[in-house]
Amino acid sequence: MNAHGITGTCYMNADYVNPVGVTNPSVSGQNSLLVAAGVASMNPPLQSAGPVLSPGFGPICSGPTPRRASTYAKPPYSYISLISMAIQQSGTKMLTLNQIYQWIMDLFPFYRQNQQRWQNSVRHSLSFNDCFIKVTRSKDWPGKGSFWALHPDSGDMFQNGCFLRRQKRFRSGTKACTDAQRSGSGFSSSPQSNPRRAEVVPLQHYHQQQAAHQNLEPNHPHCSFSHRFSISSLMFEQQNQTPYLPVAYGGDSVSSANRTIPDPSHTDPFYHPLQNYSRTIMDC
DNA sequence: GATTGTTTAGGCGGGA
DNA sequence: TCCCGCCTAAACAATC
Repeated sequence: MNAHGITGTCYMNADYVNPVGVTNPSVSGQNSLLVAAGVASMNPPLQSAGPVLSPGFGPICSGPTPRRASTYAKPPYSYISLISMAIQQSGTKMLTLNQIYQWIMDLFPFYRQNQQRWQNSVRHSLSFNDCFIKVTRSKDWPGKGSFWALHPDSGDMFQNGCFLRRQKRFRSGTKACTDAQRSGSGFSSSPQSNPRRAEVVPLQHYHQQQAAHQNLEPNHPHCSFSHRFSISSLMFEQQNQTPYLPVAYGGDSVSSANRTIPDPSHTDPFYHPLQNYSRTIMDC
């Protein structure tokens, strides 16, 4: 088995994204798309991008109408991509680990199986990659685990918003370290000097950084992805594939449809009750 | 005890 | 061929 879900660049995967034959028009403007898709982009992910729509990742080699699928092919996105998408989709631009899990499982049925395996990989990706920063909880928001956010300078990781293989791995200036250095004999495992540990930012500092960054870069790639493998394209395709959803989940459809979204007020410091709504698969 | 986070190791595929 | 990005597994510590 090929351990890699990624088979190549964005262009090599061109056939993968449309298993139900949805033609993806060129899109621009993530927010408008999300609104068009009935998704309030400013809402936290567990309310907004919840168990919405299957991107339609059915078996790659199925026939011309692979609508009834009992198993799902692995999406062409790397874990880094998925995490990035989840964080970007959230109104707060930061999620807990569990919220990231939920977002991925809600959007990609493939990841409702073998959870231990891929969740370990997700955790590894978060810790390992400089593009993710850990935002510590404030005393006002006790709970398990920190929030995870995207490094403010990581926006160009995915060229033009393409969420497949990155052009170049993001490395923050303070944590320059290569795989070779890690695997080589020169790597120090000392916790204090270890450059691999995720950057930790207090919640308040993170908010300040976010505000400053948005002011400086109104056209930041985070907000202007337009590639067909971008999150906006993904959401657009979900919208177009809605008619196929009731049968797309196979044996998992019942549990998915009846699943309610966990109360985010326990974990989301930005939670607002008016934003909360539970959606089911059938609602879409 | 479960979850979260960190670290190490090994392997595969793509691109230069 | 080598480097790089990525995936997976596993062990361990810290925290809730």
